[in-house]
Parts: sequence; structure tokens; C-alpha cells
Amino acid sequence: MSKLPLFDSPEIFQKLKPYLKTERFSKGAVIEESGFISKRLFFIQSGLIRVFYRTGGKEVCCHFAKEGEILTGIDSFFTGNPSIYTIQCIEETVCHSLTKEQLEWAFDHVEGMNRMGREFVTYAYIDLVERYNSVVTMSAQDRYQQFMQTQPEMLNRIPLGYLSTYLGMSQETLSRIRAQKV
Amino acid sequence: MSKLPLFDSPEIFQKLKPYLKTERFSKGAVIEESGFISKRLFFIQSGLIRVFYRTGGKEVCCHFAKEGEILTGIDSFFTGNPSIYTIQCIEETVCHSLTKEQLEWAFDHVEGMNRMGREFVTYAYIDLVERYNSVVTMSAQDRYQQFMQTQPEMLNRIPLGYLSTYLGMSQETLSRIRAQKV
DNA sequence: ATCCCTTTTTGACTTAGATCAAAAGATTAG
DNA sequence: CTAATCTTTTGATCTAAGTCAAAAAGGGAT
Repeated sequence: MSKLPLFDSPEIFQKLKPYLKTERFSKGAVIEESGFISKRLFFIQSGLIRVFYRTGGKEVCCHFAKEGEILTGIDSFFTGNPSIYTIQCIEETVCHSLTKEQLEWAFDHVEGMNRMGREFVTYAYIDLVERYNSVVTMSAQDRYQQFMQTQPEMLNRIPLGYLSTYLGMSQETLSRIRAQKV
Repeated sequence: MSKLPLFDSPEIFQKLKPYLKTERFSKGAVIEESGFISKRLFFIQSGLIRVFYRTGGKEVCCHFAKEGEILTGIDSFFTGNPSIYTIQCIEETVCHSLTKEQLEWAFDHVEGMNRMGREFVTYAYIDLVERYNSVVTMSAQDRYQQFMQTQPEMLNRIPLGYLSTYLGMSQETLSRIRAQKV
């Protein structure tokens, strides 16, 4: 869900600080379960998180967020409907969170916050458009190559089974592509 | 790119009115060409527009926008880089437009504008996530069914060749699906 | 170490959807 | 109205990637 200037913006960070709730989650911990209303926006201090949903008996990862990034069950958080997404830690993770009410308050009262929110979502949107286009027009192999080039450091951090669903291919296919057998 | 409350929000509309440039484009007219910086945000009064990019010698539609909706070469408009998208009218179209500078001004000076912008992009994002998930997890047939159910009125307005690339399948496949031969 | 459990790889087979090519229908212009 | 052009359909292959199944490789715990 793209980078957020929060950690780079001391003024905003100072203003939000009193409201931020800091927590540590262990590897494998589920932070938010699907079926519930997403109540928090998370600013990740350290660690790695995946967002996935279940369909046809399978889990499909639709997002990974690591240190310095932000995430939420965006559908639910902004609409108030139960979320289809489950948020789970891939690594031990420390993050700060803000409730929706606090965020709304911040949008109205913290100078630059609304703009930051708008810019954040805009970049998230642009990222997603690229990802969308890549599934529609590129081969599985090319998608993997692209991921490898743009986020090589993630290859060792994300389990293959999660990555394959994120890239829109089966685990077997990803394994074969990695072994250059395709 | 989802609905925008502009036309439903008389106050905002009144404030923006002096800056809006109204134009009529004929069917097939190219409003913005790829390779250039997208300078305008369009509020569509009537008609139908497609946004596409070229890849591997083909045109891939990534968005359709009709009356009441808003669009822009979002990547370029917000980042200032040359756009990869071309915006073209599928039907004769009337729209109002705002330059980036005017929009920025509005974000800072028109009450409720920043929020509107943020909400607009948020809904656009949520829509896109669904679309993304549908290409990753659904069959071509199911994607067509879904489109048919959610926007049946568009079926007669969008040429098949455009729709197929939007749905991420070949024109032949879409034709066969429509004829229930798949 | 050894056992258990999870993740990854490999193999054999199937299939959805692509591609290529050509026919049939629509539109538009003169 | 007819020619020219664009759009859609149909048919015959072909192939990338999925599925199913089993073997191999890693990682923790005891």
C-alpha cells in the first residue's frame, strides 16, 4: 500500500503521537480477522505483514507491507462493512495504530493530514494499476522477473506459497520459474 | 474511476464553476495522448470515454468512464511524469475540466475538496482491488458474468474489442463466451 | 541426533484461453 | 445503393499454466 510520509514528517508524527497505540505481534499472529470491521490503520515500525482473503478454499495474498509502510483492511476501514481481508504477521512486527475515529479527527484537525491521506491513497492506487496491468498483460515468468527486480529483498522474506498467490500463479509454477525450468 | 459527488454537491460545484472549462468532443476524438503530461481532470457531463495504453503492439483498456464520472491520466496527473495512457471518446462526450493547478488550489481553498479528493481516490482504489482480484482468481467466463451483472448497460455501449482487453481476455474468447460456446 | 511438520520441488497429465486465419455482419462514406 | 472499412463470429490449432500426487528438503522441538 505504498510508502507513507508519516515517519518522515516529524510535525505530523508529533501531533499523532498521543493517539498512536504501539504493539508488538509475534510471527504468525493475526492482527485482524476477516468478517469483522477493520478498526485500525497500522503504521509499521518493523517487520512484515501480509493481507489475504479466502476464495475457493484458498488464500490469496493481495498485499505485503513492511517496515515504514502503512496498511489497513482498506475496504472495511473506509466503508464500515465487514472486511474480507485477514491481516497476519509474516515476521515479528512492531506497529503503531490509529482508530478510524482518530484518523477522521486527524483529517479534520491536523494540518496536512488530509493531503497526506489523499496522496497516500493516490500512490497506492497508482501502484495497484501497475500490478493490475501486469497480471492482464504479462506472463507468469515476466511477473516474477518484475517482482524480483523491483523488490529483490522481499524474495527471502516472503514464503513462496504466499508470493505465488500474490503474483497470480500456482505455487508449482512459481517454483518452476525460479528453477528456470519453464 | 468511480463516482464523484461533484454533480451532487451544489456548493462545491458552485465554487469550482468559474474554473471549469467545458468542451464537447466527437466520437473517436483523443482527449489526451500518451507520452504527454496529463494536465486536466475531467468531469464527464455526458458520453463515454476509454483510457488505454499500448503494450506489445496492442491496446489495453484499463478504464471506462461515463456521464457523472470523473477521470484523468492518473499516473501522470498526480506525478507529473509523461502519461502512458491515452484518453479517447467512445461516444460524443461533453465534459468539464480543471487543470492540476486549479485542483491543487481547490484542495487548499475549497472547503470539503480535499476530503472529496481523498474519498474519490479511496473508492477508485477499492474498485480496482476488486477488479484486480477478479483477474487473479476468476475465470474469463466469470469475469464477463460479473461485468454483465454489475454494469449491464455498458455492454451495448462498449465495443467488444475494447471490453475484452479490459476484462483481460482476447476478443475471440469474449465473443465465444457471449455465444455460450465456452 | 531424531522425529514431526511445514515448505518447496519435481513429474505426469489436463485444460482454459491464446493465436492464426478466414468468413460473416455492421457501419460509414461517397 | 454500393464499395470500403471496421467489428464480430467461427473454426482449427497450440501452449502457458493449472491440477493432482508424491518425493525431497528445511526447521523446530525434544
